[in-house]
Amino acid sequence: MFVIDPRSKKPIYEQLLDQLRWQITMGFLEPDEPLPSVRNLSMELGINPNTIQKAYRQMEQEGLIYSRPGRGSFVTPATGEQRQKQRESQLSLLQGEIRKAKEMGISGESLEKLVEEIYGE
Amino acid sequence: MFVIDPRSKKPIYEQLLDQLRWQITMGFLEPDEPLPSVRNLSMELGINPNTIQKAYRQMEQEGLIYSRPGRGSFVTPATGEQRQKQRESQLSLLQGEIRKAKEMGISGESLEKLVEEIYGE
DNA sequence: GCAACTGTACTATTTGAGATAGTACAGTTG
DNA sequence: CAACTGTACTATCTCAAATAGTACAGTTGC
Repeated sequence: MFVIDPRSKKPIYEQLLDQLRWQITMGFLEPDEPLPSVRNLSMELGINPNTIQKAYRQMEQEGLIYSRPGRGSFVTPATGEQRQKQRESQLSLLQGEIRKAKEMGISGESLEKLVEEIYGE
Repeated sequence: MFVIDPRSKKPIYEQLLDQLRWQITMGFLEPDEPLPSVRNLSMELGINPNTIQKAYRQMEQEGLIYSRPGRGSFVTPATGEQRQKQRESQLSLLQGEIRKAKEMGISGESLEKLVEEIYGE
């Protein structure tokens, strides 16, 4: 379910956050679906429970999951508003990268071709 | 010339690397132009000289600058090959981000419109 | 020649984030 | 009631990043 690289310079809890955010916002996890318990996941990944809890805590602060003591942690049902915000932030990220490409002398045509290739797959 | 955020999670020497790489590959710095001396820059930024030297050493390993003991450090004249590699890596970065956008339900049309807007500026 | 620069190479130390280890407590479930 | 759950602590370890200080050799301009 998760892939952790202990040798990465990126902290383990951030690797978890990235993958959790991605899977939830992409809809790979169903709304109200239970996540692995802190202790289970820590065993499975060979990671300290505190590290898992740190990731879960932040996910809850971001509103992507909700936790119930004694029951578990679950995926927050995504609202249309949340998905729209995700799209907007991705568009603004792309805007910056396209500007970079332009400054580097990459033609607009090659970018449009790239878009067509990917959307044609 | 450089902007450093000491509170960033990104190490200072990496912040320096990012900005140096950008300014050199974008041609904002002339070929063979002298960079600030290790000691000068460390005073200006309020940063330890060793941290500056660490960044400079890596830049030299990457071939973006060359250093001459007693004289200083200078911008390596960019070869066409280097610029081409930069373009390719930017294109492959964009490819990944466009794929993400596609998965998030962003239409190809809105991406092409974004490209046109930026290239029309 | 010499003072004042330059890069470079060390060692030692401090700092702070990240991760680990262990314990404890309260809520839930079958 | 046993076995789960999340949560909250404190203490400790680890390691990269950064700092501090010193030293040496090459270059430059006076």
